[in-house]
Amino acid sequence: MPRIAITLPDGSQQPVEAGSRPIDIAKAISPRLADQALVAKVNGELYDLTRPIETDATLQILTNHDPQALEVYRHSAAHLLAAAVLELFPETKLGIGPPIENGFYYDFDRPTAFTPEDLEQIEQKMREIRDRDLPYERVVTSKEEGLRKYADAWMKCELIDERAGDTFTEYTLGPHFIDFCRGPHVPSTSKIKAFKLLSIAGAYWKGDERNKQLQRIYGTAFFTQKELDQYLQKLEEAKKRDHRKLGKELDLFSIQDLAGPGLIFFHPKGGTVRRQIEDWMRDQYVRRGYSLVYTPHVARADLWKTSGHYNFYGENMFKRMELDDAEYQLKPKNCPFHILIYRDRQRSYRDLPVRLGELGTVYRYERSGVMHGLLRVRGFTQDDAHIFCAPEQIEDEIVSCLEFAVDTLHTFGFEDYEAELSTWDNGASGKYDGAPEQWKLAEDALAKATSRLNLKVKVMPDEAAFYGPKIDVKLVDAIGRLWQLSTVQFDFTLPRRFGLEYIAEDGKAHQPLMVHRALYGSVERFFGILLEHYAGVFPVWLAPVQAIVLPITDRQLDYARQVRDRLDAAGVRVAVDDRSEKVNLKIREAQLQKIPYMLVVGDREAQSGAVAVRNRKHGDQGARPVDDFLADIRRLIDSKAPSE
RNA sequence: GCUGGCGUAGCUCAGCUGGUAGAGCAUCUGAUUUGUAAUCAGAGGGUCGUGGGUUCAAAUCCCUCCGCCAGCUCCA
Repeated sequence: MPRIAITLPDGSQQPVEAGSRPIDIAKAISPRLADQALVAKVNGELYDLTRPIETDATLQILTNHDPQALEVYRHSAAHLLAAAVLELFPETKLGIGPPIENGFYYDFDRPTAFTPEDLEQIEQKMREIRDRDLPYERVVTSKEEGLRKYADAWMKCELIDERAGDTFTEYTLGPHFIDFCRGPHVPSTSKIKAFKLLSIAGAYWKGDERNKQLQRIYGTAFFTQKELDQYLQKLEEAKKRDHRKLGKELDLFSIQDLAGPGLIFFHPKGGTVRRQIEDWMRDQYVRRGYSLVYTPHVARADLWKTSGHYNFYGENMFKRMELDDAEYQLKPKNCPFHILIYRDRQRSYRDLPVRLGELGTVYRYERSGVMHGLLRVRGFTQDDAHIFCAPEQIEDEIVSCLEFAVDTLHTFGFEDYEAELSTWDNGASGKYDGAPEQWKLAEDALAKATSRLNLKVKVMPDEAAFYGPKIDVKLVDAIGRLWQLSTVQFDFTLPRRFGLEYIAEDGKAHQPLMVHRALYGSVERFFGILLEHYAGVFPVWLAPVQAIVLPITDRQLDYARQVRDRLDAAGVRVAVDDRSEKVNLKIREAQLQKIPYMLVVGDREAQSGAVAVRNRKHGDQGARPVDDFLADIRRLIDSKAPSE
């Protein structure tokens, strides 16, 4: 028997017989390791523990400490799901069943829909099969034989036809189940300790809506029950923070059936929060050298034809309206309007850069199934600005855009974020607009700007918009979710379409570079993200009501109103709960409304000119002179402190 | 738009296999004047999302439309 050399992660080498299996080597190292082993990595490639190694190789045994092992583990759980479904509903056809970010799914084709009760039954069956301790076994099959074998499984045939070489691998699970699959898998079903099926959904075959719709079962699996429980708890937490729920509980906004879906009504309290968000942004625009403009909500179809939206974005626009003189359309974007302002007079290089900013409300037609609270709507307000500049100015402009974006994140309490730089394909496909020099200039400027700011950035090749490269900033919220937020995009197309120019030092007309940037993206969406990030507990500067005065009895009503007036005069958003109710009730309701400060006033406070301060997070803070409290809360408001 | 689920009082929800509506909270009225998360009592309030159908009889069964939810597809 020839011998091969296995190099372990610690660098040590071990000679073994060719054809040895990772599991044998693991056993030789330590029985404990063999017991914990889930999958192997041979020369960097994931291997089943039972797959023979034929040549010299590096070997790593992966256990439940490895994220890659978790993927394999979940993939195996998906097979377990498929096996359970086939035992219960043999007529079902299998699609694909990969691991995903937080679990796995499997797609099925079946004439009748799965019900929630089926889901429970399936999960029960999975446990049963798991307890049979069936091995996942890798089988190499020829394509020809495979097509014959899977003749009555149309999706598998399609996959084998498309993906398989002369041979392909499949995995068995017990005597009856076999699935076309690249693998690898954990050695046996008993390794799968903790899993749960979560939901049923429709999903198109191969993700294409022209294809047949299948039934997808989502589930998740973790190495331990504890981790699974933690994950389920996190889902619960996310549910509690749902901005739609909080929006109702805190009376911030609503969506009205009578008005239509995807159209947001900000109530007084939500309006107050939104005003803080918008005022901050407008103030920043001015400080950072942007000019604030206002533009209409509709324009003639001719404008949209010039901009190209009429043809290329028409699907997403509200239908045209006929007026006496022409067709008009609601704006889905602000860019053409800002361009018209730029173009309204001749520009000199001395005028550049021109930065036109607006909180512009746009309307987009979204298909009926896609609306989602504040996060996906049909009418929304962009903090939109367009920068027109000369090539030599571009890098500085990008740097300040990105600085602006990062400052915005910090202001609203987001500490973690990532940036993505989307670039073109160097012209390979011809699907991108603009000259190669333009692309190079723009991509270089974006890349340099990020390195000047030490911004960690992931390059996404061939992900650019067709009209130019872009940088997107994504934030990580309080419970670790990633949200797309700011975007800084080049646009080579619109300046050309509208014939934009400026007169340069050489006396000739040149085309300016145009950058489109939005930092909140959409004020509505940002509001929703913020609401979930803070779980409704807004920092004092954003809270709709910052303090509420709670008189203990009606005797202190006059004093309570004096306190209210004092704070109100100092610009604090303050209210009095003047109902003849017990202070316990008033406190409870103020707590539920997440009001930062409750100022309890009884006879003692009225006599000494004090308030008994109760903080929503830290409870009773004791009595203090009104002016002391005022100074403190003012400081928190002015500093936009993230938390009190 | 597609698949599945759902739509009962302002809110959260109950109402089994058809016999024509109920709770808690909220609201209003009265009493209570209370020291850090729910005082007590009484009252009012629903064309059971919409329109149609089956039936002696529909919140309950069937169909249409509207909306919501979970996904898919598409996106700020």
